[in-house]
Amino acid sequence: MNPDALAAHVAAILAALMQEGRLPSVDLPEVRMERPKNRDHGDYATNVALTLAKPAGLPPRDIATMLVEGLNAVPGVASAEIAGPGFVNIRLDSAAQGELARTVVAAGTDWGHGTSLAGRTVNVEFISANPTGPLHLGHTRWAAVGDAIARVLAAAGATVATEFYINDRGVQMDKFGASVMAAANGRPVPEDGYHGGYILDLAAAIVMARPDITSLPEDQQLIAFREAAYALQLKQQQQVLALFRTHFDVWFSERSLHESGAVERGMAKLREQGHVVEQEGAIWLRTTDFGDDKDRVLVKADGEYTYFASDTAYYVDKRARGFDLNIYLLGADHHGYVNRLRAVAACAGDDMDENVEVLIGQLVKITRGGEEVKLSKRAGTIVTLDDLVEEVGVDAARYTLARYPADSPLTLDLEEMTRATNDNPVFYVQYAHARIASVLRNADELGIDWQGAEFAPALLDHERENNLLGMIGEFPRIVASAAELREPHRVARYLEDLATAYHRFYDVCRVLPRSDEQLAPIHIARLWLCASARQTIANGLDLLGVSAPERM
RNA sequence: GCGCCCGUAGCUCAAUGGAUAGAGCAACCGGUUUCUACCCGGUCGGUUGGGGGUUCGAGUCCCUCCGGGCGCACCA
Repeated sequence: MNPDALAAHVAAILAALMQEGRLPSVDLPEVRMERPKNRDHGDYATNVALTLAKPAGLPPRDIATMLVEGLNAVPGVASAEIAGPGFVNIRLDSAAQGELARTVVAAGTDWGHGTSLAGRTVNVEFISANPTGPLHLGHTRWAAVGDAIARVLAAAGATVATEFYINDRGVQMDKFGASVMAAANGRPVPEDGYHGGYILDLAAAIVMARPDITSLPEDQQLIAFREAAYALQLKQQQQVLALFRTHFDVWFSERSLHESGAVERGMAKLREQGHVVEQEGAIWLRTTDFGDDKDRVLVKADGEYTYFASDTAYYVDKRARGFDLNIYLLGADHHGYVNRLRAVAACAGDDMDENVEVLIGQLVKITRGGEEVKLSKRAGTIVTLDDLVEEVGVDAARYTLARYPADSPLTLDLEEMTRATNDNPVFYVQYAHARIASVLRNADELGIDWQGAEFAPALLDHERENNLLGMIGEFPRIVASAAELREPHRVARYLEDLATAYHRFYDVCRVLPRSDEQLAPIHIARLWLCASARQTIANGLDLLGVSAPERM
């Protein structure tokens, strides 16, 4: 029996009580089945009697009494009792609980996946950097968290596309080109240009590939350098993200919006809806109609489109491509965009609460042994994604970034991220996986065919087995809540608790027969439990884009 | 000035309005005759920034004050 099935029983009992007239017929609140922190409160607990008390006009304990009566008749429920103001604490038979291991092994890599977001088509846009330099820490947080959000949404049944918006248009591209050109010609980089050491590398690479470039006239040379540097820098970003296992389904160029006519189409769409006005020679979108604090310019008085015009066109384009939910993951310095992006959706005739969602990621600070690390060898200003991966590795970087909610500022220490002990949660979780894999390997070598043997779930009645099973049973709900709340850190925190539950089990419950022992049903049952724990950890790590090693 | 985010143990952080606010680190004390000790058990540690409110119940919601971060372009 899993918690959802138990919750369904509770709902059915309450519905029956209403049918019989013992409870007034009111809207049934969502039945929440919690795993109590304090195990004295049972395997599961529900507060539904408390939430039902007010609408039903009955004391919570009276409702709980009727619920307990019904629950005690449910097969698999060992006991149900009232506690405190009206909580109902439930204990399951060990057999009912142990059956879960079979469910998990049968589900395999699908275990934990659900349908709570089935039918939703979601676009997750993140990082979306200028192709004018290496990706830095601000991008890195979203590279880990954004990718994990996309994976978790997909696990909840949504159809998900990840997208990187390349800001390849506008004056910063010219500044970038001018900087590289200056470096290639041995001149100082312009004051308002890009000054990182990588500019020199780009200049050298471009001149190497195309020695005649510096003899072009200035205006042509600027364009040639700009385009060549753009191509190289974008490729570098793509390579480091691939190395980081952050996959984008679409790399969307801002320029392409202008080249394809999408900007005109977007403008037309907004005009249709009646929120485009002309004032003082410029064309504006009246975003203040929908809660923005000022209107935004689409076309400047000189006839040039603004960046904001691209944004609106991009949104309209995404909608036209069939995404009913567009999630934007932005850095803290972009929080001013939240209202404006929501207003764009509303101006396009959409529902700003349904069709668009903007998440803000706060800053990440890096320390090494307590000292803040600011300088990057290459960029000259800030720590880059390359630097981080090089120093701590992909698994540690991804996991560490993904285990904190993105909306609070974060300080990470490089030394702690690389320590290979339980100081470091990523190793702790991975170690649990490797440890189980080792036990299963040993079982195999001993010729134990646990999958073919009779599995007696009722034997898993040790407190630590019960606890481990309970933790495993939580996984689908953890995934669903991580997706619903866009908070994949919940998966990481869960995995740490699950790993602890496994280690505690392993510490006390011998899985394989010792050399002087015969193979017994308890060994088989524990192997099923091990296999289900291993599957759950592997599936959870996969949602975070972290590897689940067989050996460590 | 206006707006957004944040404030929880010495440090880094959890906690979807639920029961006694939890982990890891740091400090101290223990544990393995055989499966991975990268493990397990224990001790120490809190006025959840202050104050008020909402309710059966508030770290969580509302108001206010204090402190920190960020943003307020016909730039991109």
